[in-house]
Amino acid sequence: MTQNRKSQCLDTIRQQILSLALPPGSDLDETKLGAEFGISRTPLREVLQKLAGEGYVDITQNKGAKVVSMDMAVMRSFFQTAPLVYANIARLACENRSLPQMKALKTSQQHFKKATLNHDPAQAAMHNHQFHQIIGDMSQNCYLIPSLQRMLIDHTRLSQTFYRPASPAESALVRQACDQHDDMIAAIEDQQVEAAVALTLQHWALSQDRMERFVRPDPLPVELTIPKETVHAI
Amino acid sequence: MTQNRKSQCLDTIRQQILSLALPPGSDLDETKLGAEFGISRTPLREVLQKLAGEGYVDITQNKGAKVVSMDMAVMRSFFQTAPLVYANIARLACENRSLPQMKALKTSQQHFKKATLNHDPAQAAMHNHQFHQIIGDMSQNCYLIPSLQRMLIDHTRLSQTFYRPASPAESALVRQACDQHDDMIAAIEDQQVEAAVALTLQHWALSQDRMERFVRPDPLPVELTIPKETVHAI
DNA sequence: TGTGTGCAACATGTATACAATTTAGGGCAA
DNA sequence: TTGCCCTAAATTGTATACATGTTGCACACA
Repeated sequence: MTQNRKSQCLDTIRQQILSLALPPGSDLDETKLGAEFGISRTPLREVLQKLAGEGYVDITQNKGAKVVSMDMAVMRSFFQTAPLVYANIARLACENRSLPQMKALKTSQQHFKKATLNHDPAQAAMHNHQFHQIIGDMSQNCYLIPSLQRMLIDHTRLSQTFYRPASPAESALVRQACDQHDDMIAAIEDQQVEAAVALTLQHWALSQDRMERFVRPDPLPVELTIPKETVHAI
Repeated sequence: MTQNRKSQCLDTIRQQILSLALPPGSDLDETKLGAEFGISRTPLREVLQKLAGEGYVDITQNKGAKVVSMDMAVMRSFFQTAPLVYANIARLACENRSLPQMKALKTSQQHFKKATLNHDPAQAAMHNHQFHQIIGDMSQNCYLIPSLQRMLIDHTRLSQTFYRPASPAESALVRQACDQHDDMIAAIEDQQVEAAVALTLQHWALSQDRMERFVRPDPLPVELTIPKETVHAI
């Protein structure tokens, strides 16, 4: 019971960070969160410590916890490092995947597909996160998994708009990403290492393009107009 | 003051894990450690959470903290992944190293060299650890650094015997490793990426050879003899 | 008006008491 | 003897009170 509340708190905060409900840099007040989840500060602080270990938050001495920021320097590293990590995780997943993991991956993909078809962007992003996390588990590599986890945190945050397509062309991209997932499942199941790596890199290229456009959006038209929606800074 | 005791506790436990004073798999008793460091269980538990985040210990629900183990599967991943991580960290270090970091690296190397000359194996291993950690800092890559940290934990634990050379030939290897450090410093300072990567891989090859020999030592002579020293299992 | 100081309110860090869970050992029956 | 269950001790988890540190604002002073 009580343990349930603690792990639920952990999951909820993770989910809120990934969905940008808790934006990068925002403060996490121990007292407030403790009251919110019905647990005292002691276990809540342990939750925050755990989140810090996973790379979701930064804790500063006597200053409390903040959601990890996403500044310029970090973004640069992100785009620089992602292909390396994803490709190698995919390679290892091919070699080490187990049957129950394959099953979990297929289930996750079903949920993901359903969420995209239902136009449920938040759910789509979360299931995409889970999909790639399972591939990480498959790699069975305790050294690379922490890197992957950290990449996925920022990847999911950056791709929040991805599953909220604004045009038919963008919807097509989402469908393409979904198809790539299917192909990746097949490659991993059949242990076709080269195919899995190639697919992973294609999948990344698709993501990358969409994310870079989000970070560096098309310039506003030169004529003065009223923008239809505000783009929040990250 | 009180903060000092907590961070000292953190450092001490880290050091004891790296030096195998706390062997892999050993239990960390909250009450006992708290008494030992003169802090209550609450901050001590936070220390353990932090160590778990850094990959030094594993915490299990209602079972407490254990020093992370080093079983077969992990070792395999270790040797498989190390070149990738070390090489890429070195590449990034070349690109992003700062002046104060260069200074810190040179100081660390001085300490390392002194420890090897003084035949102080424990200190040598710790300063080697610090040397490579600084190269990690130079990379400025928050995604790869967690991987590096985890690799270094096991690398330092595995190489505990390295700086305790048993023969003149082995002493020569230690001197060679020390020379490689000097070369790496030069390559990083001059931003010679290819040289730095090549040196890093050579450095790894040296380590690897020594570590594999430790894990899989020469077989005992077939004739029945009284062994001079016992090799402790990890 | 700008700056520095001090106090009060607030947030974080620690100790301790108590609750819940796991572990170990003894007794008993098959 | 072997296996099982139950109880007691030990260990971990949580709540709360108190200590320590930080922040913001009011006020005095230049």
